[in-house]
Amino acid sequence: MASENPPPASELPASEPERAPELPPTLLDLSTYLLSRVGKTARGRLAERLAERGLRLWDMAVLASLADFGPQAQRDLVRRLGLDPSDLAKVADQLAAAGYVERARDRADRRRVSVSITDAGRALLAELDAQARAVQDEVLAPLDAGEREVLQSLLLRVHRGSGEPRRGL
Amino acid sequence: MASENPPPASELPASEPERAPELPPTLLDLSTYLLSRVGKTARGRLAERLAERGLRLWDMAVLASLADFGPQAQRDLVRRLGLDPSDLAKVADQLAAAGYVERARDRADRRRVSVSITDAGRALLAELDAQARAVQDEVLAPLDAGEREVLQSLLLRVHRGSGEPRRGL
DNA sequence: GAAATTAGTGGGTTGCAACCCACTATAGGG
DNA sequence: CCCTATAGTGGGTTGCAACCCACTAATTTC
Repeated sequence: MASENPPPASELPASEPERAPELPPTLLDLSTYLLSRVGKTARGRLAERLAERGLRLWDMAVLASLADFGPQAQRDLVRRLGLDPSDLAKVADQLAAAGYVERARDRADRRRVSVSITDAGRALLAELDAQARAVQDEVLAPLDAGEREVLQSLLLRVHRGSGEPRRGL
Repeated sequence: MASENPPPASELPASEPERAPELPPTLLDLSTYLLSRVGKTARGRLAERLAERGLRLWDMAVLASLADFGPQAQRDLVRRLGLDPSDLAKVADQLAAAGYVERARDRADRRRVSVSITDAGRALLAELDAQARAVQDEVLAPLDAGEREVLQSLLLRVHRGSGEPRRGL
């Protein structure tokens, strides 16, 4: 826990106007902390860009799910993405209103609403994906291509290993 | 972006009761996404444990800063940790009330309130640090020691490279 | 020693994510 | 048919993080 340096005196020369202050090593030593902090940065920057188009992360997640797995009932999206059914209804509403997805009653089970992505939706997703990669380039700037791959594969393994699905995001 | 499989039919055999649903590859391919998701998990689990003691992440951050850099004025903590002065006042209040830090007017500049960590505070921080490492062990379970070091150093470089201090956390 | 600056505090607001409940419509089992 | 379960929706609440403003007290500048 950094047993080195608690120098009781806080009286620096005071001639320094405003250095870039450093974070406590005790925190920086924790991957937990770095993960959380860097993750939040990444998330925040992506959310920022999406917000410019009036979109949220969930919108992208839903589009991605539809693009990757084809048309699905809302309940499937709910289970896959782990968000509240009620919230998904709202997201789907927006996306449908904007023409990015289509909703239709499932003829086999008319309780279900089958959601499918439109061409406009696919086009949008492609753009969002590009934005996400742009953010990635910003955030991972200090790493070269090889290191990024290592990071990606480590993160992927960590992700798959995380037991509880953990609601949200 | 996973140009493979949008099979128009959503009619699976229906004999499957409830498989573990997979996340869209389009998302999983993004380090941005993994970083954000894994980071959130880590943060959430640590916050959970701290909450059991009525503490927040900021409390730990403040204690860490005091332990690592010695007594500081609140303004220094504010700059270092990047949180709102007003919010720090509240955090410091709690910590002082619980006896983990002490506040005293700086004799040189009596506007300043110099905050220092107490022995109880150090003991607490040690416990919190242990908790954080326990969470880390959970989260990084899929990785061996060597891989964890690699991850740590990659994250550290990413962190140091992130330009704007980015308020929060 | 009056004016401008800085540290800290108290008391708010705002935005968002997560969550929850009541309700409708449909389905399926007996 | 009646009863229970499931899919979706609308309309909320709650908790938290971030942020902001007004105010006091002490300090520095001129």
